[in-house]
Amino acid sequence: MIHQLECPIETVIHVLGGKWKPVILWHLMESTKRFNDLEKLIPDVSQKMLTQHLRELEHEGVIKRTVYPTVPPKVEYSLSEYGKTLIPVAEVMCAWGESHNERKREESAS
Amino acid sequence: MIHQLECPIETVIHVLGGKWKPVILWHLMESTKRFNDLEKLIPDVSQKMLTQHLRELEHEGVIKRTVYPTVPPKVEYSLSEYGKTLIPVAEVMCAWGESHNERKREESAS
DNA sequence: CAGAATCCAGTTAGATACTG
DNA sequence: CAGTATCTAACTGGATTCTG
Repeated sequence: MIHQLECPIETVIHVLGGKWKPVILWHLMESTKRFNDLEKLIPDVSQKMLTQHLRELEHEGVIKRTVYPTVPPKVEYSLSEYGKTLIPVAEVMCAWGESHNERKREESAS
Repeated sequence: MIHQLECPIETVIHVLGGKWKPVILWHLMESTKRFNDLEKLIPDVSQKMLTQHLRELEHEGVIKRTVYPTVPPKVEYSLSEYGKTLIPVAEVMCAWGESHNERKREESAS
């Protein structure tokens, strides 16, 4: 990654941007999930992308990855304490996004 | 565009996501700008991308494009009234983004 | 179960040249 | 001045196969 991360808004887009990151986070906000749970909850995501996005979110510190060294392996993902600070941000974004979608619906209806 | 826009967070990312959109918006939040002004204010953006992003932001309704049919042509871009509703969202994002950058700086310093 | 590895298609962004 | 057009490079995401 050749990232400078100057603009804070870009930072947020970088952390949250990625086709499945918002959904992943949304599910983890509810409760801890295993890899397989996430796959089922997000049927359209490929294993590759799920893995990749989870790694990136982990690297940013917003989620926690816990490996249980059992057979078969068990890996749990959860929102980290730090990740919880994202919730209010997500809520504000959601609110605007919803009203924007609403607006566009009206627009295309007229 | 084959967009479903289900998730509101993705909507925000879609509106704000694009290498130069946050910067463009940031400049337009300050005041109305001409095409040429933006080019100078954002030296690294190519004409193509500037045009493209401006068109997209206009399409989303967040900026207003005013053409003065003079010779030479004069085109002014400004934040629309609707676009101003993005300001609080941008502020929240900025705040989190800044603290996140801070955090990463500390991390790499250690 | 939870992935790693590889290959491929589509999208996005940059460079350059041209124009009403 | 404010673009458009074209070509290309880079990146993102998907499909498939394989494994500790």
